[in-house]
Amino acid sequence: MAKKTNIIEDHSTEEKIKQAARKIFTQKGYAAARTRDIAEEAGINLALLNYYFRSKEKLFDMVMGEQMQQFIRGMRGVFHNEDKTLIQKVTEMADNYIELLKANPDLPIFVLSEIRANPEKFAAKMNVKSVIANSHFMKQIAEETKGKLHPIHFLMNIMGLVVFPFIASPLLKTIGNLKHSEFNNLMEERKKMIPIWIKAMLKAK
Amino acid sequence: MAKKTNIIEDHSTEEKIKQAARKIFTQKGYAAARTRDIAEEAGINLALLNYYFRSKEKLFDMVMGEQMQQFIRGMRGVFHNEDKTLIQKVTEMADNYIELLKANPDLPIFVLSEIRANPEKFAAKMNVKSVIANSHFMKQIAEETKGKLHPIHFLMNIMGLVVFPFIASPLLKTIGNLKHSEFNNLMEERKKMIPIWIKAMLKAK
DNA sequence: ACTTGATTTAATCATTTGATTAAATCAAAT
DNA sequence: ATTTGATTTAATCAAATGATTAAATCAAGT
Repeated sequence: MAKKTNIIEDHSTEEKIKQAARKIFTQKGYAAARTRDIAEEAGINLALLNYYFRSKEKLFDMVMGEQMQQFIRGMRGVFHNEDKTLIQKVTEMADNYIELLKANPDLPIFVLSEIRANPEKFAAKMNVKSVIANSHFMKQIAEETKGKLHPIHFLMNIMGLVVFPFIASPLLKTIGNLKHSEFNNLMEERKKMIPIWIKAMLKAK
Repeated sequence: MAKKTNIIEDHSTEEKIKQAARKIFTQKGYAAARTRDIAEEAGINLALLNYYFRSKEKLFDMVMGEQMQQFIRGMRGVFHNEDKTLIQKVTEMADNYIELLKANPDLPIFVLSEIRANPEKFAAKMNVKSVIANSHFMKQIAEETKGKLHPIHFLMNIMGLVVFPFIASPLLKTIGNLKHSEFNNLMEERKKMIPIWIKAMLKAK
């Protein structure tokens, strides 16, 4: 049995397959994705795909795991920092995530779809909870709202303002007659506006 | 060839199949949904399913079409009304949609996933654009923001605040340690808060 | 009782699709 | 030149799955 040899400088085939898999999986979702399409997208053949990753599911788990990590990575720093103000953190989150999502617009709907389709599988990997719940960030929110509202409302609000436009972008582009570049310009504007909006919402009553 | 006979009082088999299809399709998405599962869920057999709807795709189109209609139905009234204030309309939208989504929590991610997976198919059915773009509602928003921001920002904001929590609910429930009933209570709170928040955002600068 | 249409049962097809295998080829290192 | 591992080619499997069919059964209306 042959095995891959490049362990360090693996910028060739293995990574190429993972990139292709990421693209096809995020575009179509797990069930609709075809390993043949992934192989073609990667510029290799089906046999080699199964030679590197033993199965579709293994390949998916690999890609999915990395995507989730990417999703969480940006958070951890922000959520547990104890020096910055709430609004500073909101600004940082908006900046980071909008930048990430401009590059990977299908990421959220992919992640959220697969979680919905397979909740048990992700219940395990859900260190998300430990990252966010009881974070300094959540305490700051609780402080601002002082009992009036559940802090999770503002987590919903922030994420909703940042993420939702990307999830609904096909619809929004149609409604607003927006070219892709125009849509991205709007997202650029939102980097500035979201902290302002959140601030206003926190004060409102 | 046999054909169905109940045309008016069709509250039995055909509707039962559609309900089952709606459930399975929205839960798993088109690709992952199995016609066998739909038949089982409907309490009938595979042959009968194909006897009523000629194919999986036809069944899907039927269900999907109705779902889209449901999505748009609520809008049309609100968006073209010329008597109510902007905030009154936001209140009405939040009420209507949160109520709808409490009953069908998987609806948004299903609709948006399928649009993403198959944009061409829905480009045709997109009378959505005509319903929303150039509506009185959008003009009211444009008036409020007077050139400062693209009105679509506020459409994103309203929809994001209303819809996103349902899309991300598995995640949010985990993070917030929320039971389903507690989650729904929060959504109830949002009916009141979203108009207040939107008002605050419109004033903010 | 008879007819008619709805529904089931059971078997079967054809296609798609994930997976595997063996042999051939290619490229690079030794 | 030889060896070694990566990759291709081509063929094939087995399972899942959408679809179809024929015959039997059931229920309701006449």
